[in-house]
Amino acid sequence: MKNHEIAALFGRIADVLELKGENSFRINSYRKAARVIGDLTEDVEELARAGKLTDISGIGKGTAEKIVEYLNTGKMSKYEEVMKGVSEETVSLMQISGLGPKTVAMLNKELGIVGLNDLEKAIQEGKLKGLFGIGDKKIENIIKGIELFKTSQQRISIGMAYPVVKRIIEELRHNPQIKDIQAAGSLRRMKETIGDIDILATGIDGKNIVKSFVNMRGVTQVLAAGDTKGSVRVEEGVQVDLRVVLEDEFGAALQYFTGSKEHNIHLREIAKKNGLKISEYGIFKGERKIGGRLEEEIYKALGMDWIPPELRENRGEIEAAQEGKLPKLIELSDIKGDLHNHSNWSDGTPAFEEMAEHAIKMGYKYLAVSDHSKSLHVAGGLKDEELLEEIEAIDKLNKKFKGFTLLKATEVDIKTDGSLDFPDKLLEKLDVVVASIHSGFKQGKEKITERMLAAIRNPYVNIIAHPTGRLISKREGYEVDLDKVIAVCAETGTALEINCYYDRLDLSDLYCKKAKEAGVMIAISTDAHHLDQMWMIELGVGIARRGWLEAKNVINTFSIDKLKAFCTKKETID
DNA sequence: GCCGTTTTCGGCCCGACTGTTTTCAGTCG
Repeated sequence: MKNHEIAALFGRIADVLELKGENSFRINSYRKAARVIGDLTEDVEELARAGKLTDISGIGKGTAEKIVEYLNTGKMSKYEEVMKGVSEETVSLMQISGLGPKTVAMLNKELGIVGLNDLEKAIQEGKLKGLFGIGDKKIENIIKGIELFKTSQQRISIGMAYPVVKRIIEELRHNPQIKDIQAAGSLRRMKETIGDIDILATGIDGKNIVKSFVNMRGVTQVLAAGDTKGSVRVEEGVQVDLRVVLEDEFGAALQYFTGSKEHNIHLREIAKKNGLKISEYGIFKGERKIGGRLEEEIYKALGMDWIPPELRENRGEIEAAQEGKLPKLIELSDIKGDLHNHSNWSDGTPAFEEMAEHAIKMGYKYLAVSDHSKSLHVAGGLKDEELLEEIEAIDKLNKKFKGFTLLKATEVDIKTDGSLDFPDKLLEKLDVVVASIHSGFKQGKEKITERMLAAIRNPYVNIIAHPTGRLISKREGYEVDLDKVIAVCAETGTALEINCYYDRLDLSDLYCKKAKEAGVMIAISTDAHHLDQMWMIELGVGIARRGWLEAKNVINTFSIDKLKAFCTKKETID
């Protein structure tokens, strides 16, 4: 798929046009085009072939033509045209905090500054001072910005940020001044990566609240501490901002700071059409405030249902809310068990008893023991006879439990030729069969897809684990045709996994939605190797919610009987 | 450059902060 290439080109065009001081609405059009193309799960090439590009909101005639040109020739003349006389390096200077398009363009024109080296040299030589609009403070800010730019970390995984927020909120709740406190931003939307953490609080004495925030444990650097806003860096390396707002404005502020930006812009457009105005202080009709204490008031005033944060990406949720057609999203409390876990029989650490104990504590009705299979030597994969022993041991242990079941399972390797690492006569003895790819990542897309489809067609395979094999910001997944995978899963009654491990979160939100629409069931599974990884089910539920999933789309919300029926049904199909 | 329950032109989200000004542009979220 060339979707991401094309999205990147449009983003780049937007950057350069900004530098050149083009009409800001045109720039926004390119940004929007970049976003919607990047978000597509359909192959842009297929849409182009079908002449359906302009059906996408935000893609008009001009953009469609540019896409077609790129697909046909490998080039986009608009991109080449705007890049004339501009260096990529100059464009990237705009990423430095405090430097916007106007300043970068001015520095380029006045001092011939092209890249970071030029900029640093010019600062050292004192050449910036005296330029229009630049004083000592501004230079100081640019220097700080450069420092930040050089050391700036990439976005961190939600799995890292989530416990940080829990800890902070837990600690601040002890401050009696605080009446309400909640995470906002991309973390509240459960995005898979987080830039910085936004927390919102309401209470009587803002200054005091900010003070307790900047003095809490784990803070390594205080970046700002005022009456209504505090900003710190914590030991995990992430920046955390706290804002204290009036109780009366908490809902409006929460709505505003939760975003996404695109969602908020769309809401404001609707507000404007209806003679209303939204800001972080409330929703207004003329001068009169008609809501703001609760988030619900904002959405209600706009004539729509309250939208769960995970859906707020401007991907159709606003229209659905207007029509009263939002899905009833799955909740953590719907989860009745976890279908992918490793014990100390392969590369996990816990014993069966410990796993069961922990699962019962979490309120689960069942837990699958799904150790690796023999080909995965590095993970201590089980040999055929060892799996038989494991089955026996679990059967024996299960007699002890009431209202809880350890499920006999495996995470069986899909080998490089597409065959499975255990024979069918063994798989047949299991309650749940999870299959996954751990080898031959470099095979081509066709080969990998065929391998996976072969596994999906096996009558005993119930779940395909981590379907793309990606590790967030570490490794691209193997290339696999997910559209075909989804289609064959739908045909055969095979589920796809949302792997909750924070590095994976695989399937991703957009493909969850696509799978749901195709009628494919999802399993939300932690792939836990230690007991203290089982909490990550919360991350998986977040991804599922972002993927518009309801409890009925997820097999581990089923009762044990229904789950077993789901797993055995496939064997009887063909 | 896109878009239309004011539809083929004329709009396109909102507010705060900062540093530089002498009434505001640039940047950010």
